[in-house]
Amino acid sequence: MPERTIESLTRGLAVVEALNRRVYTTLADLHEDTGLPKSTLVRLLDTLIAAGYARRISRSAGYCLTDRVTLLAGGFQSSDQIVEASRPHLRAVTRDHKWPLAIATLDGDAMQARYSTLSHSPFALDRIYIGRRIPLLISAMGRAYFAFSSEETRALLLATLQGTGREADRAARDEKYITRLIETVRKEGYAISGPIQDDRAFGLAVPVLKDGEAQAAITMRFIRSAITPADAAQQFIPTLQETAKAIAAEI
Amino acid sequence: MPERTIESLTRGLAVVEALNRRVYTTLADLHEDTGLPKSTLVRLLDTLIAAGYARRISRSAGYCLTDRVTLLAGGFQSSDQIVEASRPHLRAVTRDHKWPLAIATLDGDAMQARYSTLSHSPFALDRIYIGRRIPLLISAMGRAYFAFSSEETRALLLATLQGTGREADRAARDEKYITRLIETVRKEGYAISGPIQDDRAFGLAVPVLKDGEAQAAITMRFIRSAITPADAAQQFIPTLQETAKAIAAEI
DNA sequence: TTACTAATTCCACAATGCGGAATTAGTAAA
DNA sequence: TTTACTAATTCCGCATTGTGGAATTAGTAA
Repeated sequence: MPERTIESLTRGLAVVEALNRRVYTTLADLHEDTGLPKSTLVRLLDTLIAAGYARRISRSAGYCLTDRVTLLAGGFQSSDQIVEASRPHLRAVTRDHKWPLAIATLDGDAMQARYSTLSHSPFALDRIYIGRRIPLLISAMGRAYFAFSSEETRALLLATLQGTGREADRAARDEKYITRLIETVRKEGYAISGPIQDDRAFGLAVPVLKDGEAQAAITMRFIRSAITPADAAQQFIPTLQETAKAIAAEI
Repeated sequence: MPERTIESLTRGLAVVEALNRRVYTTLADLHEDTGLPKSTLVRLLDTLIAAGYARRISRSAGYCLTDRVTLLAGGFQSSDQIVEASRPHLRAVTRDHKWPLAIATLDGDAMQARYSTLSHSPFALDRIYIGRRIPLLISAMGRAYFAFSSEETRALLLATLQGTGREADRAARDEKYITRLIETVRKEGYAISGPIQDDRAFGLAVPVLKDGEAQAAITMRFIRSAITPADAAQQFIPTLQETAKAIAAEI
């Protein structure tokens, strides 16, 4: 057994999961659900109670969870769920077409890269490493997200970006630029990264929509010397859009 | 030692909680948060990964949770009717207006956050709010609750707060301040968080009333750099009050 | 390339968790 | 109320399992 894994933790988590399936759970229920010996279950339950995650109701009614358990999952956001769902889809596209994809979600006043298939692609120039922050108005993903956000979100984002003083956010003050950006992206249905960025590569991005609003954006990165933006768009935008739709369908 | 408690389970749960506080958590972050030796953390993390609750991103970005953690709290139901009833209402407001909401009830000498839509809003500064204790006299929710409590409750609370010695409760000794606080909040129908708190954000709160007495308070949190308190109040107080009324109607 | 820092693996030790057997506490029937 | 029964809980000796300091390795910045 090469598994260096802590059995009591795995078991304890299984018990928490089991407790989630009923409002009140008896020891017999837990024994049935987890297959663990009852004495072991009692020990695990005592631990959960001592740590504040569970409560003993009575000998016959058994145990139930406390609101402490919300700390075990409360930080998991709905955007995280989209990222989870996107993984297999992005990998499939990279497998079929070789170019690397990535997905990003909004984090405050910038996009944040959440997953990429860089390591699966032979054509990865730059590192869109996970956690990296990507400006909203000049990147492909940022533009796709921004243009397909609700009006309220866009207004809030612009107000915030106008205050950052960052070079990459300067366009937030240019009303005409913003209007045209939104118009173009919404009409075409995709965005392309700005002219200033890395000059060896460019990205094409589409939003992942839910109820007509962007929840995330996915991008495909190309090497300029290998393909023109126009060719790339013609070849891959339909695929990107289908992928975005497939991801959206899972949530 | 009368405690027959399983240490590795307690520790593992602490790690899960710590992972909830960040999108990506490094080993050093975990070491800082939990105080556990790094080798122990790695063992716990390996177990969480093997059980499907966490994922290793990279040596530098560290670890993050997977959607499996939703099984650890997804079935939890609060024993508190008002909290349960508020969930869909709060979510709907966040969906429409983007800003995060929260509901808190009185717990001894402070409010306690019971549910929040932080994880549904891109404009939230923190990842978790639930379980947090919120002072009565300087927070928006505390003030809204306090001002709309019965006279007896208020007297009792003041007496308690005068004894805590906490900086946040000092105003309890200032009779004039208290009188004016109650007057203002009752007249306006909402409360705003005090000037001392977090300076990046502020909250606006209204009470959830039953027979004219506060049972809970709901708040909407804003980022200062994006909106002023006056604008926020003008735009959202009616919505907040309708929401509070809708929640009250369900109990 | 080098130096540095932080992450990860190793390993010997004994504390910790294990689970079958014994006990106790509820519950239902007489 | 008593009795019988079932299910929950506690006990306890054993060895497995988890522990954490030290050594190693892998990224990162200079």
